[in-house]
Amino acid sequence: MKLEDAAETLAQLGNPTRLEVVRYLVKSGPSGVPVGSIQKQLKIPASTLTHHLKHLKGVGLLMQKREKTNLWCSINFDRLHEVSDFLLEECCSFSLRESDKAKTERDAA
Amino acid sequence: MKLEDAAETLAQLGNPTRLEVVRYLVKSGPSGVPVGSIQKQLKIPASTLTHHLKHLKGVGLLMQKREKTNLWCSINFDRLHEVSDFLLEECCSFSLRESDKAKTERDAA
DNA sequence: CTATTATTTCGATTATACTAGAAATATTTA
DNA sequence: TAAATATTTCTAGTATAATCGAAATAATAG
Repeated sequence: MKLEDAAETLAQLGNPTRLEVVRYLVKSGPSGVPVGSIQKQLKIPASTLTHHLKHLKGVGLLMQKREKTNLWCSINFDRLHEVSDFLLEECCSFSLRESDKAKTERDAA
Repeated sequence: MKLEDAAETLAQLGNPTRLEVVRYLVKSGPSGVPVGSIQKQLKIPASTLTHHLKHLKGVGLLMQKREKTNLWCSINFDRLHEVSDFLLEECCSFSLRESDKAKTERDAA
């Protein structure tokens, strides 16, 4: 995952309203929930919700599928994993390379 | 970790410049690097860097420690884990509870 | 004390995001 | 076709963030 994409995705997760939606979607599982259910449950004005869903969709965190009048929303678990991997991968890969510290310092100086 | 705190931390990670700094700090390990090294290495204007470091410190991702004229910066690995845990915990806890889907739907309706 | 190096504060510009009401558009059901 | 429900678009106000040059402030070394 490219840094720019990771940053953009993290930025979208970094809004309280959106993160609440994401958490709700995660709990709702792969089958998802209709937009209206999110709206009622989390008490978010419809237009505001649409706005945020568009953002989440934009970074690939949200998948949507129409069925009758309802638009079902579900989280893209793979995407969620990609982002957290971006943070942790670097993190854990380091822990094994304490020895490279000196070099890193030298390069930066 | 509270949702608001997670959101705030994710938001800080969601800036390309800041994420680049974080990645650099992660690679630099627990001993950290001086502000000036980050600045030279990533070619970020000093004032811009200070600005971003303040943000990272504000959400507890950055630890700083003075030594002579240099201010050494290091990442707070625990904090980084807390955030990614916030995302994944919910994620994985769900996967085991496919059976609750129906209930979730009922509640929302 | 002066010079040097490191970091921060100030100030200003520019851009972008959050929010939500009202109206518009779909889609289904009667 | 009309009524009902679901979702989106439009529009606009408000706030907050990113950026960086120039000047100011440490902190040390000579």
